[in-house]
Amino acid sequence: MLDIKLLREEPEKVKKGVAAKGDDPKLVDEFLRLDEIWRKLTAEIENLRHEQKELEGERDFEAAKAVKEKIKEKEKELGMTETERRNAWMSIPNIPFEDIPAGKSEEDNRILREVGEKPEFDFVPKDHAELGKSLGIIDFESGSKIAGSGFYFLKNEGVLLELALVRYALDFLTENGFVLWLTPDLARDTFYLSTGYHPRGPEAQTYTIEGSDLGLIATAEVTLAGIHSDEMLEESALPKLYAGYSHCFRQEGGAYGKYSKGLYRVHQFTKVEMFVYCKAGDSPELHQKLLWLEEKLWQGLGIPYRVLEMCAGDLGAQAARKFDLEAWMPGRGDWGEVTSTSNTSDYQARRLGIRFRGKDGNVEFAHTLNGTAVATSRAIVAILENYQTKEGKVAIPSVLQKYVGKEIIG
RNA sequence: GGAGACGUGGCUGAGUGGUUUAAAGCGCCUGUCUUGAAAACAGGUAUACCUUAACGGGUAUCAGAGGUUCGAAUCCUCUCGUCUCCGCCA
Repeated sequence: MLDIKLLREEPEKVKKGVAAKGDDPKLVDEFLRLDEIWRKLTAEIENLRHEQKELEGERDFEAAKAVKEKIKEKEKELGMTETERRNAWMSIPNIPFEDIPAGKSEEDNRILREVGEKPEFDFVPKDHAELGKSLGIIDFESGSKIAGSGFYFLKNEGVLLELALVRYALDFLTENGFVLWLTPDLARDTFYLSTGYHPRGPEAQTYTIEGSDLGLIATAEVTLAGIHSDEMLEESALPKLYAGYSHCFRQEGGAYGKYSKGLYRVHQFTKVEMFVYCKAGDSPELHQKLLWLEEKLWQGLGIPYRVLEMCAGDLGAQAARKFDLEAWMPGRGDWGEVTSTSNTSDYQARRLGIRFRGKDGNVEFAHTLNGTAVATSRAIVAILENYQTKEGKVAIPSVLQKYVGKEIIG
C-alpha cells in the first residue's frame, strides 16, 4: 500500500514506477478517479450529518429522521465506492527506488559480482537427485507415494545435513545480533494480503486450510511481519533483527522441466529467514547488511555464487529493491537461485500498521526488509553437486562438520 | 469441546442511551526556572476526510461488521482476539 499523499500529489512519479515494474499505470488513474468520488461522497454525508445533529439540538426529531434517510442512501453508495477504492489502492505495487536498473524480466537483471571458484571435475558430475538416491539420503519415491509429486523424504545424513544447515544459519545470525524465532507454519489470510501475497484465487501459490481463513505459509516473512502488526514501536528499539525458522509450502503450479528436478523446486522445504523492522532512512544500509550476511553464509559453505540485482520488471509487488544470490550447480551446469533479499520500504508496514514514534514525537511507518539465510532444500542441492567426488561420495563443508558429526557421506 | 469474563488513544484506566468536542494518570513535545540536567509549574500531544488565505470550524473512528434509536463507547446480533475455569491431549 502506497502513501496516499504520494498518489494524490505526485501521480506521474507513481505511474512511472508502476510502468517500470511492467504493471499498468492506469491503475493509478483508476484509484484517483475512485478517490475523487469517495471524497465527494464523504463530504456530502458529513454535511448531512451536521445538519442532522443541529436538528436534534433543536429537538426537531421529525426533520432529523428525514435527513437520516438521505444519509442512509448516500452511505450505500459510499460503501461500494469504498470497496472499489481500496481494491484499486491495494492493487498498485510498491514503486522501485530511482536507481533500479530498467528491464522487463530476469534476463535484464544485473550481475553484480561472482564469488568463489567453480569446482573442476575430472569426471562427469552427477546431479543432486542422482547423488541423493545413490547415497540413500533423499527418497523421492516415498515422497510422491505419500504426498505426491514434489514431496520427498530425507534420510540418514540427509536429515543431519538439513539440521546442520539450520543450526549453522541460526548460530551465525545469533552472532550477528539477530533474535531467533520459531514461527507458526500457518497464518491467517490477512497476513498474506498485507505482506503482498495472494493467498486464495487463481494467483495463489500457497495452500489453504479448508473451512478456515488459515493457510500454510510460503515463507516466514508472513509470520515475522505479523509479529508487530498494529503496533507502535519505540524508535530506540529499532532496528529489530529477526531470524525465523519455519517450514515453507508452495504449490509451484505448472512448474516442470529439468530445472524443477529433484529438490530444486518442491512443495515443502525448511527455511531460516531474516526479517528487519527499521526506520525509513536506515533501510538501504540494512538491505546491504542482509545481502552481506547472505554472502558470508554462502562463502562459509564454500560454494561459488553470483549476486544479482533485480531489474524493475522482476521485483515483485512489494519490493523497492531486491538482490538474489545464485549458487553454482554443477549437476545442471548453471546457476540456481538460493537466496533473495528485498527492501519493501513502507509498503508492507502501511498495510500491517507498523509504526514508530520518533524523537520529535512524530509517528512514522517503519520500513521492513527480508532475506533468505538458508533454504535447506536448495542448499542441499548445491552442496551435493559441488562437493561430490569421483566415487560418488560427498564431502561435508567444513563449517557443517561439527553439526553433522562426519566429514564425508558415502 | 463446554462455561464465563473482557477488548477504550503511545501506555494504564474512567465512562452502561443525550454539555463525552472520550475523565484522570503515565509517557512524549514546547516553554518558564537552571551553568546543564532533574524536579516543579504552564501549555501542548491520534488518524482520515471536508472547509478556511490563516486562526479556526465541521464529520467519522472506543477490536471488526451489521442492527435498534431522533441520538450508541454504552443496547442487540455475528466475527476476530485475550483471559479464567472445566474437559481432552503430546
